[in-house]
Amino acid sequence: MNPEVFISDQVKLAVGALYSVPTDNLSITVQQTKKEFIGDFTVVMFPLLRISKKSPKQTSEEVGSFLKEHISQIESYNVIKGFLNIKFSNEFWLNFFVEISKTEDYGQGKPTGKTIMVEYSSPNTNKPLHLGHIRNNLLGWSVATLLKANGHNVIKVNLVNDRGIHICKSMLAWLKTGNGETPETSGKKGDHLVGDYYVKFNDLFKEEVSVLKSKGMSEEDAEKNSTLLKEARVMLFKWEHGDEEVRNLWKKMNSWVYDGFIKTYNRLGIDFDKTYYESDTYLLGKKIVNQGLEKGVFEKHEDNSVWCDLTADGLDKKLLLRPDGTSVYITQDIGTAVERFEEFGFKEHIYVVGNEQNYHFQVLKLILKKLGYDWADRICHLSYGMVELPEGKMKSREGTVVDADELLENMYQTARDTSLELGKLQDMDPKEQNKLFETIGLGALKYFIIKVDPKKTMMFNPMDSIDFNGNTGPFIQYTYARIRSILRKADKYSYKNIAADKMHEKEIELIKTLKNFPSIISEAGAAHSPALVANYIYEIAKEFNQYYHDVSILKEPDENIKGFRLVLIEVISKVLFKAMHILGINLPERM
RNA sequence: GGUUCGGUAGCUCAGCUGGAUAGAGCAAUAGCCUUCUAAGCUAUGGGUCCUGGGUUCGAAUCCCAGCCGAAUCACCA
Repeated sequence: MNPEVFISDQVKLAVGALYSVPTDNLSITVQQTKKEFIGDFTVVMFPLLRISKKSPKQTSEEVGSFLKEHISQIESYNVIKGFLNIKFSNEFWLNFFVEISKTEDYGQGKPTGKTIMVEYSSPNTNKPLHLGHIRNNLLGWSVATLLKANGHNVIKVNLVNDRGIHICKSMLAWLKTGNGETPETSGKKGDHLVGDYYVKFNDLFKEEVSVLKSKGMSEEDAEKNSTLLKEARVMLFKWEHGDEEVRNLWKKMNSWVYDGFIKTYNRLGIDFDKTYYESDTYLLGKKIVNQGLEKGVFEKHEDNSVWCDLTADGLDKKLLLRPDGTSVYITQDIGTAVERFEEFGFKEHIYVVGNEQNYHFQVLKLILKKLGYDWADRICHLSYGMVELPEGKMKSREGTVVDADELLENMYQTARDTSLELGKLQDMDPKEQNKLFETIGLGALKYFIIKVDPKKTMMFNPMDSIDFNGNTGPFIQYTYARIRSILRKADKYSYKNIAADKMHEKEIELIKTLKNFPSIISEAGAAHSPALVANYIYEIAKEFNQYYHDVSILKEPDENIKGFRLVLIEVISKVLFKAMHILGINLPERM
């Protein structure tokens, strides 16, 4: 049983017995004792003074001595101001550790039977992925893994935005200036090739606009009269009407992009259970909107457009169908949500989408609720902040966008340079070395991004992110490699009945920290926050490094104690492994 | 203007279901490699927790007001 809960229950008993009052509604605060004080757990006594009608010190003394008398595992207690510090015996912690070490897959939650859908990534097929997508992908993948660790059934889905005017722009520029270029002939990764034509379109467009402006047109008129933009619109129209030529070109160029995306996803180590394409789903939702119209939830304007009035909820009016009856973004989101719920009956649907869409999801939930879907509350927008660079925001127009593939390659290179400089890998074969550099580079990037609270705008300084010291992914990887190295050298190990008072102080500290792992997993899961796991695992790694520095393991002469220490660090390595798996970070056997 | 979210050390970030003297890392300074991996360890310095009120035994944490910053308020997705 969780010691905090145990103590809380026992304090209630004590209060009931000492002061003859009912204790059902009493809530007792039990926390881990701060390092500066003696003890393992601290009971905050202030709220109990009203009951005892005695001084903080006296009340604490009375409760403390009652607990010590009734619970054999309590070794001692002390009182400082209104805080009752309780110290358990070493035996208690040793027994606790024995239980942990026997637990299969320590930290894994029991199956809950709940199905949770996580949608993330959701790229556009007109340009390659950038740093913002990386935050999205890492967050989405690790939230999904975290929820699995909590025992839920998780379905990871991707919704690819593969149609629309922006896609037509790339296609048009390719037709006009591409000369039939392909990924093979150009040697470019498919998504980059298509992205280059998207940029090309904007260049051509700007050129045309400035020519028109030089003929005396205003900027606005010039943009309106651009033949390029008109051509793109015509292309979109043709696409929607199934024009074979346009559709074929669209399929061809999108397939190049998918080839590119797959490579980036693979390198990032993320995947999906199901991929949706907007070209399949963009018509969904119309029927539902029309039903809502009949029910009187929505209103039709004179021009035939359909709206939802949210002014009573402090928001604006929202368009759902254009005058020509075509749908907009939110219409298809309504449709997909309903379809997905009917198919999977999810307990929760998490959308990992940037905070620029906070309003959109607020509206989406409200509308679904108005339509009478009570599961609208199970929709969760996991909103994350922008990634900023030292020179400010990423702006594609100013070319300050950090490309995902380029960044991954840089991380690899830096890991490589740093590792070779340290020169510990002479006897490792080059193939293994490359794998290791990739592991370290990716680990640094992933940890750097995931350890930050998602909702915060984060700063990505390339100089800092490649730092491998301190609170970083490589530090944890290094810690793991050290433990594995010791375990390899130890060959076989086990222990029996070590005397509890032979345990080192730091060992008890480590056991206390290990104790928290399951509750961290469940807290992090409830909060959808892998960052909690990241910060926890850093604590463990740091504590191990201090322990490693102070206590000899392999050189310990007493075979039992040596065995105990080896089992302890083996448990630590398993916890490191499990936690880092949730973050999507691989651990090397040596580095 | 409306809505949502942030503001904690020089920098990047923890801590926020109210609890003891607010923590890490980086950067700075001083030490530690004939030792199980020095990508490590130890020590030192560094704070108006944006401001002002309120609630309470107790506020970085909760409430109100204000200041600063971000996102958004499309017949784009």
